[in-house]
Formats: sequence, C-alpha cells, structure tokens
Amino acid sequence: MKKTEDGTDWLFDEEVNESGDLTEKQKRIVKAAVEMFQEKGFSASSTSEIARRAGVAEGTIFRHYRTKKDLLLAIVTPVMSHLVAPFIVKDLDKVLKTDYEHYEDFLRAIVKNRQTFIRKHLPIVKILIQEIPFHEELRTQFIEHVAKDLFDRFEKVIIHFQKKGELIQIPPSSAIRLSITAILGFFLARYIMVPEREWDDENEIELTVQFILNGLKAQ
Amino acid sequence: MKKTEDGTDWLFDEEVNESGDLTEKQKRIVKAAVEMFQEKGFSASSTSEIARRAGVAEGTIFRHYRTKKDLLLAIVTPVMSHLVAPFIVKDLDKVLKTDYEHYEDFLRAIVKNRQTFIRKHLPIVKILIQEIPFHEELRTQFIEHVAKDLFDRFEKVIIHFQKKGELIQIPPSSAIRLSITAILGFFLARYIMVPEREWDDENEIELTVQFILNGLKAQ
Amino acid sequence: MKKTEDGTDWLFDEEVNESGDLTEKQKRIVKAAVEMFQEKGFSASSTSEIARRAGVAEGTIFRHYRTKKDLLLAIVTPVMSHLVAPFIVKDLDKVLKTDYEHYEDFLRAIVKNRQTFIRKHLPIVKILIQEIPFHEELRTQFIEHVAKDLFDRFEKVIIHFQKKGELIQIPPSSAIRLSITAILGFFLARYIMVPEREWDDENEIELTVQFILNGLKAQ
Amino acid sequence: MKKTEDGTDWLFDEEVNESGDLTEKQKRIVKAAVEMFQEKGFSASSTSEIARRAGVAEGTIFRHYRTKKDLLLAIVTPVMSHLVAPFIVKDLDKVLKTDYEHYEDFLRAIVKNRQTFIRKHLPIVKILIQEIPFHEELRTQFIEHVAKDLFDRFEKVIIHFQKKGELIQIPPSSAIRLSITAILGFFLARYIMVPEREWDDENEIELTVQFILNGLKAQ
DNA sequence: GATGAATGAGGCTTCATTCAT
DNA sequence: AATGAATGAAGCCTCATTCAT
Repeated sequence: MKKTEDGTDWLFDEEVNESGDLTEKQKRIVKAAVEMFQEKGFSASSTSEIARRAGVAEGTIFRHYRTKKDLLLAIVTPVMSHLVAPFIVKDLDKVLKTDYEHYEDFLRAIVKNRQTFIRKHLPIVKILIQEIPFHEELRTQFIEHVAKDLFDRFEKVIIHFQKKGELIQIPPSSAIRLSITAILGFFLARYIMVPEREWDDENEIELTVQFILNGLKAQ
Repeated sequence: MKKTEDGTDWLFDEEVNESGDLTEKQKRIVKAAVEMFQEKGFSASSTSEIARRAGVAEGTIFRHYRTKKDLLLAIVTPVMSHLVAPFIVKDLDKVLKTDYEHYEDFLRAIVKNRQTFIRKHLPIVKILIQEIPFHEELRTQFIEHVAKDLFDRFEKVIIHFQKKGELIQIPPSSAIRLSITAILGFFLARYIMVPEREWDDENEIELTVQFILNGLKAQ
Repeated sequence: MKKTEDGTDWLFDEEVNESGDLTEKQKRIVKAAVEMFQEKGFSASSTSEIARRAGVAEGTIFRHYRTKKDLLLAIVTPVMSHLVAPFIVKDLDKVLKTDYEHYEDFLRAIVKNRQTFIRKHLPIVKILIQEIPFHEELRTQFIEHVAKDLFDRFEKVIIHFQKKGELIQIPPSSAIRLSITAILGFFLARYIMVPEREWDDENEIELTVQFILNGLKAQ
Repeated sequence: MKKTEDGTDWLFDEEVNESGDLTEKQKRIVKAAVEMFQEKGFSASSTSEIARRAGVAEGTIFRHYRTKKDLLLAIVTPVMSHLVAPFIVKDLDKVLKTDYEHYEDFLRAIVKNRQTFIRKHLPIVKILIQEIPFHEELRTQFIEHVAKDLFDRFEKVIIHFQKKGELIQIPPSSAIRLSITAILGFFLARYIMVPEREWDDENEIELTVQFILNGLKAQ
C-alpha cells in the first residue's frame, strides 16, 4: 500500500481521474465550466460563455457533452464518488485495530486526509453542494453512493469505539452527526466562508478533534 | 417584555414583517416565488411561471418589484436580518447575568429560539443559503448585518463564560465556530438533509447541547 | 338556405373561419407562415424569417403559438376539416332525391363547389398535402375527419345511383376512387402542376364530368 | 430486344442503375438517406443521422456527395429520368402499329409496366414527389426530361388512336390528363394512400383501364 | 478512402422587462 | 393597480460542412 503524504497509509485515495482521457479542448471546456458554475451557479452559466472562456466553438461543447447538464454531471460525479473514498476500505475492522488504537487517531487521520482531498477539489465540491438540491440524479446518487456508505462505515467505527469504552453511549447516528458536522464545520469555515483569513490549520484541526473527543468522551 | 412560548423572555423575536403591508396579489407573488426559488433555484425560476402560479399577470410582478432580483431580495433580506435577532439585545451582559447562569442555559435558549424561527422561515432560509454565494448584495449584507453582529455578540458571551471559568481557554473564534457548527449541523440534518426521519427533537437538542458543553468545558 | 354563387344551394360552405378572432399581428404571422411553408416547406421554414416577413419580433410568434408545429396545425386543421364540408349534410338522401336527379348533376355541383373552396384556400391545401406524410396528428385527423366521412357519404351516393341503374355495377370503392381521382386530377393539373396555362375551366370541367360519366355508365 | 416479364417487349426498362458502381459504404449511405428522406422529408433529415444509420462517419457522406442536396439529387434524378422510359422509344409509331392495335392494349401495357417500376422504386418516387416543389433543379429537370417527353409522346399516341376513330375528339391534352390521372390515381391509392388494404391488382387495373376506355371512347 | 473532432451559423424557444390599455 | 401583448436578446442545441489525421 502506497504511502500517502499525510501518513495515512490505508487511506489510499484512488485519485479522481485527473481527466487523463480528456482531449485538450475537453479539458479547457471543463476548466471553464468549473469556473463559471462556481461563479454564477449552473443555471446562470451560459454555454456560450463557457465556450468563449474555453476558447472553443460553442458547438464543440455539445460534441463532448450531449447537454449542458451532462457537462455538470461529468464534472461533479467523479468527485462525488470519491468523497467517501477513505471509508470504502475492504476490512475496516482490521484497519481500525491495526492503525487506530483510539477514535482520536481515526478522526485525525480522516480530517487530514479529507482536507487534502477538499483542498484539491474545492471548486467542484462547492458546485456539488450548490447543485445537489436541484438535480434529482445528483441527489439519489449522493444518497446511494455517498451518504449511505459513509453512514454505514462510520457507524461501524463509532460502535467499535463505543464497545472499547472510549465513546459515550448515545445513538450512533447522533454521534456521527456531531462528529461530522464538527469536521464539516471546520471545512466550511476554513474553505468556504472565511477562506481569506489566515488559518493555523494544525491548531484548528487539533482544536476540532479535541472538541469532538471531549464532546463524545464516555463520562 | 412579552413571554415567548419557549420561555426565553428577552429573546423577543420582533417578527419578520408578516407581509402585513403587502397587497393580496403581492402576497401570492411572494408565495409563488418562494416555492419556485426553492424548487429550482433563483436563476432557473422564470417570472412567467411565478406569475402563473401566483395567478397574476406577468406584468404585475414588475409593478411591485422592479426586477426579478428585487423580488428575491424583498423575500430574503427581512429574514436574513432577523436571523441573528436574539443577539441584538441592548444590554447583553445584563441579560447574561440575569437570565443565564451557565453557558448551557444560554445555548439551550438560543437553540430552541432559533429552532422556532427556522421552522417558520425554512423555505426562505434555504433560498438565502442557496443564493448568498451568487449575489454580492446578499453577501455584504450578510457579513455586515449578520455575521459581524453574530460574531461580536457571541464573542462577548464566550468571553463572559470563559472568564467565569466555565469554558476552555481557546480562541473565542474557535469556540464560536465549534458551537455554531454543532448547532447548525443539527438544523442542517434536522431540517434540510434528513427532514423525513422521525426526530426526537428534545433529545437531539439535549445531546447537541451536552456535546458542545463537554467539548468546550474547561478541563 | 342561402344561395351560393355556383348555384349549389345545399352545398353551403360554412366558411373556414376567416381568422376573425385573430389579432392584427397574428394575421400577419399566419400570412407570412403560409407563404413560407408553401415556398420552402414546413421544416425548411425558419421562425426567424417568418417573423421578419410578418414584421413582428420572433418572440411574438411564440406568444400566439406555443411551437412552430402548433403554428402549422393552426393553419392547416381548419382548412382540412372543411375539405369535405359539402358531404357533411344532414339528410344526404333527401338532397340527392330533391336536387340531383342524376349522378351527373351531383358531380358537377361538387366539382364547382370544391373548386371555389380550393381556389380560395389553395396555398393552405398545398401545405396540407405536403405535410400530411410527416405529421402523425395530421394523418390521423385526416383519416378520421376527412377520409372516412368522405368515403362513407360518397359510397351512399354511388350506391344510390347504382340502384337507379345509372352507374355500372363495380365495387363502390372503385367507383369512388375513379370519380375522385378524375376530379382531383383536374384540380391538380389546373391549380398545382400547370396553373400558368390558360384554362377554359367550364370546358375542362365538362370534359371531366363527361369522362367520369361515360367511364362509369351502366353498360 | 429482351423479353420483359410483363411481356411488353419494347418497353425495355433500361434499369435505373442498380448502384452498380457504388462502393459498399455509398450504398449504405444511399439506403439510409432514402429511409430518412421518406420518413421525415429531406430538410428534416440530418446528415449526422444518415451517417449513423449508414454506419459510416459523418465526413464520409461528404466525401461522396459534396452537399446534402447532392445526395438527394443523386438518389432522385436517375429514378426521375426513368419514370417515362417506356415512352422514350425510337420509333413510337412503329411500335404502336406493330404491338398495339387498340388504345386498350397500349394502356394496359403501360400500366403494368409502370407498376413494376413504381413497386421497385416506390420510396424514391415518394421522395421525388415530396421534394419536387422545393427544388428548382428537380422541377426544371422534371419538366424538361419527363413532363415534356411524356406529353409529346403521349400526344402522338392519343392522336394516333383518335385518327383510328377509337378515341373521342377532345383536345389531346385533356385526353392525356384524364388518362394519366386515372392511372396515377390508381397508383396513388394503391401504393401511397391505402397500401395496407388487400388489393386485387388484376381486377383494379382492369377496372381502371375500362374506365378510361369508356370515358374516352368515341361516341 | 475514411474518420470524427471542430466549427460557427442558425434553429426553436424562453426570458425579463416594457408599455399601452 | 392590473393586465398581457410585444419585444429582442439570449439560451441551449443541431446543423451541414471542413480538414487534419
């Protein structure tokens, strides 16, 4: 198993296909579309301006993506399906026993790993968040391939550490919610709401992790 | 000071103007617009369909709102300005001393109070969240009249209870972030992501409050 | 019953609505569309050029006709439904007994009556003929409301005169076909294929009528 | 002179070039184009779908036919030029004297011969009929190489039999019109308007021929 | 010869907004 | 105050055709 920069060996991030099989023009189209979707939102972005920014003819967009919506989905789905990548590991229990003695270690690993992911795919993640409410396909896909997986795996983890006596005995769903929202809250503040502030990431992550741990510590 | 149903006397919610001065047609326009903006987003909603749903002529909308965007703002700004209402109280310190001996009491009051608010204005809150990234006016207004106020007042509260030795000595901004994201996380899960689940609100709120308290408790 | 110019009293032609309820612009749109459809065919006619010829904005077309195809149907269906008008008479038998002693009289009346109709609606009739093969609605409507009626009534007439011993005993469907194609053949040659020739209408009609009569005369 | 199946020796049908010199792909293109032109009409058919149906690349069509219209003409003109083939015989008078004692024989031969032709080329004939009004080249070509020839030769025939006292003394052009429309009327009904009916071809042709003969018989 | 990516003009339609009634 | 016909710009998408491979 390859070594990842943040030291989370098992959290191999089978990378979102870095558009390796896209033509030069396709890459430019995607780049321009991501920019525009982020700036104005999907429905306020016009294919004609996307084409202009990409430096291609408008028709070229439609040679590669049958509709404007296909373009959105082509951009957003691969990222979505990798959002929960670190949880899709064959033998989660083994990983927990081997690599993470404490919930704390697990948390920290996840946060750091997902931070590199989000940092890399921030614009697309933003688009995904914006557009999910308005596109049935995205919503179902998100629920089927992200939310459910995430929840199921996370539940295992929570129960694992509850059994070990580390975590308070509350419904796992609540523990998950509290853990995740604290983490997401950090990402939200850090990357979306106040990205311009100078952040001491190490410290903030530590605070967040400790906050969750104390919040969920078995009394 | 009037008695509020959740017993938070001071948290008088000078109600968002219940469209008291709107004509009958105006009300129908606003209702239809809220529906559509929520379903499809602002930019994917057409004024002609809003008019149809409202049962008015296309022109009528523009008699009351100069542009489609004005309509959005007319809907969204009053709610926005009331989002932080409970914090805009003249003598916050006095309120703290008088009404809330512990951060716990304060938190619980806020959560319950804001819950009734969100419950009442959920559709508009959703629209606000969706559209903020794309409208400069909304963003600045939000920062000027919501975020800053909220932050300043909340900071006072945090410092107040840090001084009392109740809360851990971390940067107030971090404590605020952690508190708010835990609360918002609840609302998000409760009202936006999984509203269809059967929620034991009392219990979940209690878990959330305890989570924050433990997470931020002075060690 | 009003007197018609060609003396066919009963063949009152409840006129195709002379666009009495159309707005001024609508009339211009229809006029331009008819022109273009005839010149280039429906699918080769562009709404933008129709608008230009009509002297209206392109959007105006779509305020009155939801789609380009609706425009076609609005033009073509009223004419279609009047194509067989003279046959839709309440008591056909009585008309035959009262007004037409011989098949000859009947034929002549029909030819003259339909000639005035075709002369008046020629462009639309041409469009109808051109577009019927490509539009399911037109085809079914034509079969249901034109072909069947026409056939049924005509069959009655044929049988009527066969019983009277005027017409040869061949299958009515064949007699109908032969009568109609001779008549249509005249109209086709007269108005569509060689309209520029100088026609002695009286004479040609007489020839055609005699041709049919001799062709179908009981031997 | 080769023997034709319908026994009309002289009516040799120098077959429409059975695409003998077309490449495999070209044949598929033509086949696909004929299908589409018939289904949707020329102008509503797209070269890209023709290519797809033919299983060739979009560009391939234009390698063989400079424009979409060229493709149409390539399909339609050879059939058009053979429409009147049986009339383009060197010594018509001799043929008449030798082979056809009566107009009746001539008519019957022509009908049967043209029926095999139409049966074989029906789709293209339909396309030709549809597109003639919209393409100047087709129209002039039709008039120059079909209508005029047809008319001139037919006129000879009519006059020939008028002189023999078989046919009524009406203007040849009228006799031609009446003869042709009766024949075409049969083909129209038989192959275009009601092809799904069970036809007793022998009988219907006989009725049609007799109808014409009686219709034009010298009194 | 064959391909199919690329083009940009033009297709139909919807849009927000205006204005005479 | 309310209407809805009218606008023309702009939207998404398809088209016939070209050309480098």
